[in-house]
Amino acid sequence: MLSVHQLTCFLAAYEQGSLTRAAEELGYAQPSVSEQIRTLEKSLGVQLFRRVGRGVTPTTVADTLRPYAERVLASIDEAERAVRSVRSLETGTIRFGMFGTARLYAGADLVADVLERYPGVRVELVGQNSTDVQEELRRGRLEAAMIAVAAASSEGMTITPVARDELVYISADPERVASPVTAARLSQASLVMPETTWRANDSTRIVLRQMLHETGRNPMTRIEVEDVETAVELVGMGLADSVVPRGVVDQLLPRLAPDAGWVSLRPRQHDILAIVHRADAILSPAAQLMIELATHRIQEICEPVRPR
Amino acid sequence: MLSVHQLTCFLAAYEQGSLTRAAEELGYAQPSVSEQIRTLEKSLGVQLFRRVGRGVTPTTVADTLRPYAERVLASIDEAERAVRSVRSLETGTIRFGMFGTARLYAGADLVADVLERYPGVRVELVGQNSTDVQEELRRGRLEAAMIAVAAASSEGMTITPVARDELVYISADPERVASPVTAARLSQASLVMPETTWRANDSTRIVLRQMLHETGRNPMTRIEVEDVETAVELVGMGLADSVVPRGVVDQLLPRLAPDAGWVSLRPRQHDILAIVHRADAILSPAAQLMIELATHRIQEICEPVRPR
DNA sequence: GCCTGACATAGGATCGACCTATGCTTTCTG
DNA sequence: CAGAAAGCATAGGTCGATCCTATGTCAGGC
Repeated sequence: MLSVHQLTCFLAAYEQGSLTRAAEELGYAQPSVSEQIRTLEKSLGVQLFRRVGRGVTPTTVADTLRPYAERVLASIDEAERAVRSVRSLETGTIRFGMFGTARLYAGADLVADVLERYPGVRVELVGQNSTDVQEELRRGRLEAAMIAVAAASSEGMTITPVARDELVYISADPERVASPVTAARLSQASLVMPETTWRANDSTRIVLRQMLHETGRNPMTRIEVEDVETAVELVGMGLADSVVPRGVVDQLLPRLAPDAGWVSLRPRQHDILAIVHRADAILSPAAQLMIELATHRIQEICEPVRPR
Repeated sequence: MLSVHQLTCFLAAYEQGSLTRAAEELGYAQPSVSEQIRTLEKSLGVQLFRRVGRGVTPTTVADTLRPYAERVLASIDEAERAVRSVRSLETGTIRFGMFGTARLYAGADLVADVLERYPGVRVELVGQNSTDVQEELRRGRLEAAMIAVAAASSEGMTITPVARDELVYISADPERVASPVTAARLSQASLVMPETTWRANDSTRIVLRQMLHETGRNPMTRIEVEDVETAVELVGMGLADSVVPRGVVDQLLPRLAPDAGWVSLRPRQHDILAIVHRADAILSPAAQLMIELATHRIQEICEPVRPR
């Protein structure tokens, strides 16, 4: 019989490509992990890793097993969370992923909403970068999240669009925001982009790359900074221009770059804000609450999107 | 940590409404099930059953847990089934290395052969260049491959020759293919060689270098192109001559260089096509299948070599 | 009040998980 | 090319979890 333990060790070994590192990650000695993998292989009757000098390499069977193993662990995790959250809306912790612009202008209000209804709970908004959030979702450590996503859906995830947010060009130079910005003009601009936006697999990045690609040019020289706030400040100082969601403009421009203006791109482009969770997940009451509240908040600020 | 075992016992008890009957169903003694439930309750910190005289009755928490527990067991089951179906080649991915001329004239047919017998599988032919293939073999990321090899065997690899393919001289100039080409004539020729052939550690390269060496000259000026197809086309345009395996001639010459002719070298030289795998490897059914099919295909096209 | 069905507890046997120590092979390095 | 380093396998021992049988306890039925 497969055990959770074996699958945990298997996944760690798969991801680390090494039994030793897997053991470190799990806090065990190396032979223990080795033994778990061996019994797992034996009980399945297949070889999962090839031992070859440095480290281990997964076989194709291991590739096949991996998503199933992840799913088992995720469902175990869901089970635990479900039980805890039965009384947990009184006392537990609610975790919710929220990355990108969504976090920026709905985070605080969302926490307030939850606390108003359930004064006893602890709220945790996870979301330094979207790779983390997606990884936590995939691993089942996070039930659901609201993130800005590209149109394409990730494997095994259910993506429910709730709102869209226009991407606009901001600049301290009035001339450059006098008329909609085309791809050609964009390719010549000197932009500052928050690193999170560039690295993230979200609409902003994809849209901009596509626009640049159409001009037949390489990506322009650009400044990368850590967060949107800094980017907006730099724009306010006239050091560069940027492309940000409309919500950010309303939220930050008056405060951080009062002299800057904004204008649409041509054609208009949008970030899609969506709720994302594992396709096979049963959502806990807490997660459903967060989704409901977050959707409500976002749709107050951005243009709602009705799912088909 | 939740264990599968605990959940199994929980579900049996939930459905039977009795620990004794649950134990019977599972083939355990009653105290064993009792203990499992108790540890489960302890680790979750909640009461799952109320002990009321006759039998046990689930609490609301147990009602909540049940669908999650069922899901966990179902996903475990799916994981096992997935692996078993891979084992029987019903699904999963088969990876096989195939470099050089072998890939060129057996690749597509080989994939077709596999898919005909096992419609569910995904086939992956690895083989952009032979260095990659050998590296992947050595690292254990590939189980087996068919490549054109030099007579010398690589360390730690088992090499099983299956066919040989004559190396012939091709040219658009009828005079130059009127009689067998000797080393001396070869050294004066202006050749175009596909880069893959030159860089690979295969017979072609070794044979030609040896022939050139005998004339006491350095390698002749030559054109290097990316693939065999391009080389043959250049020959067809009369820009250079080349040395390619006989199989390539049959396959490509009529299509890409209809006016070119070919002639043997003197003495005749051959590429050896062989199955290569790690000497210590136990080959999976999938790999054995690929080897069998690939060998069959190749021997239809080239002259079979019987291993001693 | 006694019997019966059903869960809890106790104590011992067995199995599995984990550890440390060590050996072997591959890979890196001087 | 030899020695060091890294990484997996094996061996042997400890400990805890699991499972068993036997027995205790409690509620419901006659």
